[in-house]
Amino acid sequence: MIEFREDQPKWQQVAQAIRERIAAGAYRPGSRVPSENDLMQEFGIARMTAHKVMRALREEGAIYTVRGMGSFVSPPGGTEPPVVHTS
Amino acid sequence: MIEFREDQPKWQQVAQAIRERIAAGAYRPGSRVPSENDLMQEFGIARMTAHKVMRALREEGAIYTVRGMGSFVSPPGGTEPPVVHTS
DNA sequence: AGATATTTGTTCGTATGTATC
DNA sequence: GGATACATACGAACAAATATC
Repeated sequence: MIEFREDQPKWQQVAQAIRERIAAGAYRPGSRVPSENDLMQEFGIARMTAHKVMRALREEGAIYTVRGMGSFVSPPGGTEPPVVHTS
Repeated sequence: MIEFREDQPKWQQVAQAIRERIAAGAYRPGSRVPSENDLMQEFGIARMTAHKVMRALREEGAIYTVRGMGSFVSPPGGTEPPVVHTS
Protein backbone atom coordinates (compact mmCIF):
# COMPACT_ATOMS: atom_id res chain seq x y z
CA MET A 1 0.00 0.00 0.00
CA ILE A 2 1.01 3.60 -0.52
CA GLU A 3 0.91 6.42 1.94
CA PHE A 4 -0.40 9.20 -0.18
CA ARG A 5 1.31 12.54 0.09
CA GLU A 6 -0.64 15.70 0.12
CA ASP A 7 1.49 17.51 -2.39
CA GLN A 8 0.76 15.31 -5.35
CA PRO A 9 -2.44 13.87 -6.84
CA LYS A 10 -3.22 10.24 -6.10
CA TRP A 11 -3.44 9.32 -9.75
CA GLN A 12 0.10 10.58 -10.34
CA GLN A 13 1.49 8.72 -7.37
CA VAL A 14 -0.14 5.47 -8.43
CA ALA A 15 1.06 5.96 -11.99
CA GLN A 16 4.57 6.45 -10.69
CA ALA A 17 4.31 3.26 -8.64
CA ILE A 18 3.34 1.29 -11.72
CA ARG A 19 6.11 2.90 -13.76
CA GLU A 20 8.64 1.82 -11.18
CA ARG A 21 7.38 -1.74 -11.19
CA ILE A 22 7.74 -1.88 -14.92
CA ALA A 23 11.23 -0.40 -14.74
CA ALA A 24 12.16 -2.89 -12.04
CA GLY A 25 10.96 -5.78 -14.17
CA ALA A 26 8.16 -6.75 -11.84
CA TYR A 27 5.83 -6.38 -14.81
CA ARG A 28 7.49 -7.67 -17.97
CA PRO A 29 6.88 -6.67 -21.60
CA GLY A 30 3.74 -8.29 -22.95
CA SER A 31 2.50 -9.36 -19.55
CA ARG A 32 -0.66 -8.03 -18.03
CA VAL A 33 -0.58 -5.20 -15.55
CA PRO A 34 -3.13 -4.96 -12.76
CA SER A 35 -6.67 -4.25 -13.89
CA GLU A 36 -8.45 -1.10 -12.85
CA ASN A 37 -10.28 -3.22 -10.32
CA ASP A 38 -6.96 -4.46 -8.94
CA LEU A 39 -5.72 -0.89 -8.62
CA MET A 40 -8.87 0.08 -6.77
CA GLN A 41 -8.29 -2.68 -4.26
CA GLU A 42 -4.57 -2.30 -3.83
CA PHE A 43 -4.43 1.47 -3.60
CA GLY A 44 -7.87 2.16 -2.23
CA ILE A 45 -8.84 4.48 -5.05
CA ALA A 46 -11.95 4.94 -7.13
CA ARG A 47 -12.31 3.32 -10.48
CA MET A 48 -12.24 6.59 -12.39
CA THR A 49 -8.98 7.42 -10.68
CA ALA A 50 -7.55 4.05 -11.68
CA HIS A 51 -8.77 4.69 -15.20
CA LYS A 52 -6.97 8.00 -15.25
CA VAL A 53 -3.78 6.27 -14.15
CA MET A 54 -3.99 3.76 -16.99
CA ARG A 55 -4.80 6.41 -19.52
CA ALA A 56 -1.71 8.37 -18.51
CA LEU A 57 0.52 5.30 -18.80
CA ARG A 58 -1.07 4.46 -22.14
CA GLU A 59 -0.50 7.93 -23.50
CA GLU A 60 3.15 7.84 -22.57
CA GLY A 61 3.52 4.47 -24.26
CA ALA A 62 4.29 2.43 -21.17
CA ILE A 63 1.33 0.13 -21.68
CA TYR A 64 -1.25 -0.78 -24.26
CA THR A 65 -4.83 -1.73 -23.59
CA VAL A 66 -7.36 -4.08 -25.11
CA ARG A 67 -10.94 -3.59 -24.04
CA GLY A 68 -12.34 -6.64 -22.32
CA MET A 69 -8.84 -8.00 -21.81
CA GLY A 70 -6.78 -5.58 -19.79
CA SER A 71 -3.57 -3.64 -20.16
CA PHE A 72 -0.13 -4.96 -20.96
CA VAL A 73 3.42 -3.73 -20.69
CA SER A 74 4.59 -2.31 -24.01
CA PRO A 75 7.53 -4.06 -25.68
CA PRO A 76 10.91 -2.34 -25.24
CA GLY A 77 10.85 -0.96 -28.76
CA GLY A 78 7.76 0.94 -28.03
CA THR A 79 5.30 1.09 -30.85
CA GLU A 80 4.91 -2.42 -32.20
CA PRO A 81 1.26 -3.32 -32.49
CA PRO A 82 -0.07 -5.60 -29.79
CA VAL A 83 -0.45 -9.26 -30.53
CA VAL A 84 -4.14 -9.87 -30.93
CA HIS A 85 -5.41 -13.42 -30.84
CA THR A 86 -7.61 -13.81 -33.87
CA SER A 87 -7.99 -17.58 -33.83
CA MET B 1 -14.16 27.11 -31.42
CA ILE B 2 -15.32 30.16 -29.52
CA GLU B 3 -13.46 33.28 -28.64
CA PHE B 4 -14.58 33.85 -25.12
CA ARG B 5 -15.54 37.36 -24.21
CA GLU B 6 -14.41 38.88 -20.96
CA ASP B 7 -17.72 40.41 -20.07
CA GLN B 8 -19.64 37.19 -19.63
CA PRO B 9 -18.99 33.88 -17.86
CA LYS B 10 -17.75 31.03 -20.01
CA TRP B 11 -20.54 28.73 -18.95
CA GLN B 12 -23.14 31.20 -20.18
CA GLN B 13 -21.45 31.66 -23.49
CA VAL B 14 -21.22 27.93 -24.08
CA ALA B 15 -24.84 27.48 -23.03
CA GLN B 16 -25.87 30.12 -25.52
CA ALA B 17 -23.92 28.36 -28.25
CA ILE B 18 -25.77 25.12 -27.55
CA ARG B 19 -29.11 26.93 -27.43
CA GLU B 20 -28.45 28.38 -30.84
CA ARG B 21 -27.58 25.00 -32.29
CA ILE B 22 -30.83 23.57 -30.99
CA ALA B 23 -32.78 26.53 -32.36
CA ALA B 24 -31.05 26.12 -35.70
CA GLY B 25 -31.98 22.45 -35.82
CA ALA B 26 -28.41 21.23 -35.66
CA TYR B 27 -29.47 19.19 -32.62
CA ARG B 28 -32.97 17.77 -33.13
CA PRO B 29 -35.57 16.79 -30.52
CA GLY B 30 -34.73 13.43 -28.97
CA SER B 31 -31.23 13.36 -30.38
CA ARG B 32 -28.17 13.45 -28.20
CA VAL B 33 -26.35 16.66 -27.51
CA PRO B 34 -22.60 16.72 -26.91
CA SER B 35 -21.46 15.09 -23.70
CA GLU B 36 -19.70 17.04 -20.99
CA ASN B 37 -16.51 15.47 -22.25
CA ASP B 38 -17.26 16.71 -25.77
CA LEU B 39 -17.84 20.19 -24.42
CA MET B 40 -14.53 20.08 -22.58
CA GLN B 41 -12.75 19.23 -25.79
CA GLU B 42 -14.58 21.56 -28.13
CA PHE B 43 -14.58 24.65 -25.92
CA GLY B 44 -11.49 23.98 -23.86
CA ILE B 45 -13.28 24.18 -20.54
CA ALA B 46 -13.18 22.16 -17.33
CA ARG B 47 -15.64 19.38 -16.73
CA MET B 48 -17.34 21.19 -13.87
CA THR B 49 -17.92 24.12 -16.18
CA ALA B 50 -19.39 21.86 -18.83
CA HIS B 51 -21.60 20.35 -16.16
CA LYS B 52 -22.82 23.78 -15.19
CA VAL B 53 -23.75 24.45 -18.80
CA MET B 54 -25.81 21.29 -19.03
CA ARG B 55 -27.49 21.92 -15.73
CA ALA B 56 -28.57 25.36 -16.89
CA LEU B 57 -30.00 23.98 -20.12
CA ARG B 58 -31.72 21.23 -18.19
CA GLU B 59 -33.32 23.64 -15.75
CA GLU B 60 -34.71 25.76 -18.52
CA GLY B 61 -36.15 22.65 -20.17
CA ALA B 62 -34.04 22.68 -23.31
CA ILE B 63 -32.62 19.23 -22.65
CA TYR B 64 -33.12 16.23 -20.42
CA THR B 65 -30.41 14.01 -19.08
CA VAL B 66 -30.03 10.31 -18.35
CA ARG B 67 -27.11 9.25 -16.22
CA GLY B 68 -24.74 6.94 -18.02
CA MET B 69 -26.36 7.82 -21.34
CA GLY B 70 -26.06 11.51 -22.01
CA SER B 71 -28.32 14.50 -22.61
CA PHE B 72 -30.97 14.87 -25.27
CA VAL B 73 -32.92 17.69 -26.85
CA SER B 74 -36.33 18.04 -25.24
CA PRO B 75 -39.38 17.52 -27.46
CA PRO B 76 -41.08 20.71 -28.68
CA GLY B 77 -43.90 20.47 -26.15
CA GLY B 78 -41.45 20.86 -23.35
CA THR B 79 -41.98 18.73 -20.31
CA GLU B 80 -43.09 15.32 -21.48
CA PRO B 81 -41.13 12.57 -19.79
CA PRO B 82 -38.32 11.14 -21.88
CA VAL B 83 -38.96 8.04 -23.91
CA VAL B 84 -36.91 5.27 -22.42
CA HIS B 85 -36.26 2.23 -24.53
CA THR B 86 -37.12 -0.78 -22.42
CA SER B 87 -37.13 -3.42 -25.14
C1' DA C 1 -26.22 -20.99 -28.55
C1' DG C 2 -26.74 -18.91 -24.20
C1' DA C 3 -25.51 -17.21 -19.70
C1' DT C 4 -22.17 -15.29 -16.72
C1' DA C 5 -18.10 -12.92 -15.16
C1' DT C 6 -14.35 -9.80 -16.07
C1' DT C 7 -12.52 -5.72 -18.02
C1' DT C 8 -12.29 -1.42 -20.27
C1' DG C 9 -14.91 2.78 -22.28
C1' DT C 10 -18.00 6.36 -21.39
C1' DT C 11 -21.62 8.94 -19.34
C1' DC C 12 -23.58 11.88 -15.55
C1' DG C 13 -23.92 13.29 -10.26
C1' DT C 14 -21.57 15.09 -6.49
C1' DA C 15 -18.18 17.01 -3.20
C1' DT C 16 -13.95 19.31 -2.02
C1' DG C 17 -10.02 22.31 -2.55
C1' DT C 18 -7.62 26.08 -4.73
C1' DA C 19 -7.27 30.40 -7.07
C1' DT C 20 -9.03 34.53 -8.94
C1' DC C 21 -12.06 38.38 -9.48
C1' DG D 1 -18.85 37.09 0.77
C1' DG D 2 -20.15 35.50 -3.65
C1' DA D 3 -19.41 33.91 -8.41
C1' DT D 4 -16.41 31.92 -11.69
C1' DA D 5 -13.19 28.34 -13.13
C1' DC D 6 -9.95 24.85 -12.61
C1' DA D 7 -8.34 20.09 -10.89
C1' DT D 8 -8.99 16.21 -8.11
C1' DA D 9 -11.68 12.40 -6.43
C1' DC D 10 -15.42 9.90 -5.05
C1' DG D 11 -19.86 7.23 -6.67
C1' DA D 12 -23.22 5.27 -9.96
C1' DA D 13 -25.00 3.67 -14.25
C1' DC D 14 -24.85 2.15 -18.97
C1' DA D 15 -22.27 0.09 -22.84
C1' DA D 16 -19.22 -3.02 -25.37
C1' DA D 17 -15.50 -6.46 -25.89
C1' DT D 18 -13.53 -10.62 -24.24
C1' DA D 19 -13.31 -15.08 -22.05
C1' DT D 20 -15.16 -19.04 -19.88
C1' DC D 21 -18.55 -22.41 -18.81
